[in-house]
Amino acid sequence: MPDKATTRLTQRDIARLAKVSQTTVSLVLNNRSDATARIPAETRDRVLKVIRETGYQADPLARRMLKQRNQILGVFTYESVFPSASGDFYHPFLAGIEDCAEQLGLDLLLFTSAPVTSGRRQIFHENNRLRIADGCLLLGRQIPADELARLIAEEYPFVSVGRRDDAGGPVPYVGADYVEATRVVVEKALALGHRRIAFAGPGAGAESSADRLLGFRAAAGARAPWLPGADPDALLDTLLEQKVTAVFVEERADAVALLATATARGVQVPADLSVIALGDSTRPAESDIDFTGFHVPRRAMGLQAVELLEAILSGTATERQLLLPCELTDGTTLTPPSKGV
Amino acid sequence: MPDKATTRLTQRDIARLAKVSQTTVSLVLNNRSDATARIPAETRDRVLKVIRETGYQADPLARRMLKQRNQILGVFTYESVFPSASGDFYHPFLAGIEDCAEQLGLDLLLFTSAPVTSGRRQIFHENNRLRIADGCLLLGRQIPADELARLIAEEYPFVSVGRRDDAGGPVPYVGADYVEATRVVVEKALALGHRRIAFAGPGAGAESSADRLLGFRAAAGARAPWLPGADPDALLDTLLEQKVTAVFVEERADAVALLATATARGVQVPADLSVIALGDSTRPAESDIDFTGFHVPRRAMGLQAVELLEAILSGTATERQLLLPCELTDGTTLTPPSKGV
DNA sequence: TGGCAATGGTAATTCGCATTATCAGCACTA
DNA sequence: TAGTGCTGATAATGCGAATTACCATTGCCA
Repeated sequence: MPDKATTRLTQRDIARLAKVSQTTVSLVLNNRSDATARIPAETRDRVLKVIRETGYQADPLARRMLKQRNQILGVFTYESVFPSASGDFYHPFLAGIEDCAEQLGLDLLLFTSAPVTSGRRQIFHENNRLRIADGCLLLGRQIPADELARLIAEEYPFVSVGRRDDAGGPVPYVGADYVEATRVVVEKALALGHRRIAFAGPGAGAESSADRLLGFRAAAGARAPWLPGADPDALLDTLLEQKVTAVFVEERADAVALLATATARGVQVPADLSVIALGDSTRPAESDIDFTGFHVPRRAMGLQAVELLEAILSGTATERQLLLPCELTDGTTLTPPSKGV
Repeated sequence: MPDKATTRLTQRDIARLAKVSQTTVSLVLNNRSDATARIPAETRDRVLKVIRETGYQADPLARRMLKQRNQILGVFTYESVFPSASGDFYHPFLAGIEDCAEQLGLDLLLFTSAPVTSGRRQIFHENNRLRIADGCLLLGRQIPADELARLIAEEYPFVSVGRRDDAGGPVPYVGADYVEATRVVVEKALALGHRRIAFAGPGAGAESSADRLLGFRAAAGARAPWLPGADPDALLDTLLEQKVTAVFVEERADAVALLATATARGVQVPADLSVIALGDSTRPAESDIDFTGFHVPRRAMGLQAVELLEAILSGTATERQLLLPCELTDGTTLTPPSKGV
């Protein structure tokens, strides 16, 4: 055996050692036995023997040049993929993505090279590396409409994890049905007798925010109060002032803060005030409170996003916009309103 | 512009649009202005304009076949990258890796396509894709020696996160100095007056296990007891039987379990028994106990592993084996032994 | 013995890009 | 007028593996 450890072994080397042509080596390797290529057992064995002895491995790069697919899916996150804060919101999405990728035999490329401009990454920049991957998954609370529009215009295959508004065309996504989930929990509160209810949270900006407010209004009416402020003290003031008996908090972390403030100020939850959490914490928030409300099917969203992207890439996709139901949680923070209040 | 969205854009397409040759496009892209290729500003601008308009990106695979670098680092984990269990042991490593990759402008390729055989992934398999990346980072408590040996034999650039024994040659790694950290905390206990001390944990198998036992013996002597069993009840029995006053637990999760058992059985920690944790939990273990012992500099290890790999790839690496000091924690679970015991 | 299929293989081409060698045109010089 | 040097581009080649097209030989039958 030649001691040429410096250069990689190629099919040509194998061919020379087995005294056949490179073509034959390729045919043996790919186990081709169609009409076009009949390799007698003797020759095949000779080639296989050399391959075994040398430990030859086909170069995946060269192989991919001839096929159209790379078997690589890109993952673009607007923040760090591995944030330092534990209890990370994105983690379940990624777990689902990895799970599905593993099953489909795909590798994941994290676009960590994207330059950070004013705190966020950017898809499109000077040395855009999107096309390394066959397609791309997008994660983030908000995704700039112009970047989405450009992806669509360039017909780059991608799937957004989370519903997105149109951006020069329909955006392929796998989202959570916040509208419906919120509507259901609001109906539940109304059925329990709550009449003075409020929505606390941005309610705008991100699609997920707007959707929750939409669901809230669908059940509570367009005139029900919407309190966008984030400060828990001020929020509690307003709630008490307006004699609200049940508040629907968009962000679980805010619900945790509100509950802490309420307790500190002698307001009992849920006796005096029911607090409903509309989803999961996107910010770290230590708490083992079992909120009434719902959870976002994050793992399933990640999983199905990969499936959808794969379907798009293989041309078998039919519906490109998927809304998954949220998981309602009974919890302990919603009870009928007390008469006194 | 032709609406051939089906096929990828190539330099030939750009060349046709800019009415130059493919060569010229390549030269412009690589900004070559040597004697061999002088592109006048006018031509260059014309080409660049088409590139900007089309959003063309060079195929990294094709490029990789000729150049040496791809600006992609592989990340190979023997378990899932995004495990479902929270409080994940690997997360800080990955955060460090991402951080450094971002700064160096590198993308990370997660080898999620590696097939899982008997519960673990395998580096080498039929359709090995290692070479897509410029080099690779290896994470895992244990890495099979034969896989390491093969990586070395094939001269594939890689860095292990965590010290590894030689495998047909020295393994490049960024590890934690468990020997020294363990030695120091054992010395500390001895200085406090502990005479009957024990090591609890595997102490073998993974390098990290063996190193801790090594450090323990360096300070405690070769005959100090080593209790490999994992069952906390049986462990506590043995400890009491042997009148041990300080136990050094390899795995923090085991320390948590031991402490719970001790408390349940009326054994006071640290009054009756000091418990020292030699590192962090590799398994989920909820606990806010402030153990005496040390922490593994996981984030720094990830970060430096990327730096080392980058140095290896650029040929500037001098030392290929790095041991980082662990962070000692005072904690509350080590006090001088009570006289009565 | 001509015709023709079956057998066992190989040369040539392709993928997208980078590099090398080469070439055409022009200006200036000896 | 040939010689020299410079400019601005291109044709040709190669990376490693897969594929297509093709060739050479043999055997068999009419």
